[in-house]
Amino acid sequence: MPELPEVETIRRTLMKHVSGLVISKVNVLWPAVVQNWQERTFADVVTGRKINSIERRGKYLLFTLDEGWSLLAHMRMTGRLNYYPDEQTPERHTHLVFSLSQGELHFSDVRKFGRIQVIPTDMRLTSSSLAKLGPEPLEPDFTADLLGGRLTSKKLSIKATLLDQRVLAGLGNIYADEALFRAGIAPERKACSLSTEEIFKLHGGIQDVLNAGISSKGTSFRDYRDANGQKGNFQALLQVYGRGNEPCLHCGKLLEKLRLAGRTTVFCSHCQS
DNA sequence: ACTAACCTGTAA
DNA sequence: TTACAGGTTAGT
Repeated sequence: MPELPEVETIRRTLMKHVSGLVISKVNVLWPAVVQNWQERTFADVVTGRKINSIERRGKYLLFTLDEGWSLLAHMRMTGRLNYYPDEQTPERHTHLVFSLSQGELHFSDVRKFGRIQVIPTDMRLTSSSLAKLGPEPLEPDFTADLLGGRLTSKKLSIKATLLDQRVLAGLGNIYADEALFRAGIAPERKACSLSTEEIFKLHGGIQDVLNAGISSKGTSFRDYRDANGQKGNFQALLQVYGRGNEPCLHCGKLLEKLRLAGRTTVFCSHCQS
């Protein structure tokens, strides 16, 4: 579920609660949710560790613990991290409970795609999925030039290319469609066919839509909630995602729906070319 | 470059 | 009953 704005919102809401707290107990309710570090079991390593900080890289959350350990969390489609100030009976789809020096942190996930792994902090950028991630679209060094350089060799559609986390980290199906609409670019265009002008508009569209998503605390189209269980608000501002066969809010023409890179893609054939 | 796989829930 | 869902990966 969560893309960059949702993961960033979870990070911000979570950090207020758990930064500086100690993990006093780990209860793994569904073992496949955790990934151990070599011979050391997840609970073994994590019990007794202090949470120093939480960062985000693409759609991953990185918890820096003390003693040189880190947690790497990915929500995939329906994962949630929920903080409770008091002891709480795990709900139906909760797979992992951290008891903290104050309150509890629950990881739940209806579809069971999400994972949390423990890894030495100095290994996380080299021996994890983070190693292959493309640039952060909201960092100052993400320029239109940088984006253009990463698209020129790609013969795939621009939609599929934007979803490739090795090209750019953090976009998913919602924000890719919304960014392409803002840039006026048709999703089935080959990535390498974009003009300098179009890359410039796409760069702006990506940054604008991600910043707007964060400002609205994410998109709760269906399952997404922040660490306090609150919905986001960006679903009210979506221009194309989830609006197939509805009129374009800009020109009134019916929005078209097609399947690209295995994902439903919505766009306006009048406003986007 | 697609498709199936991983899962469960919900809506058509 | 079938199709589809904010993701990623490992297979053709």
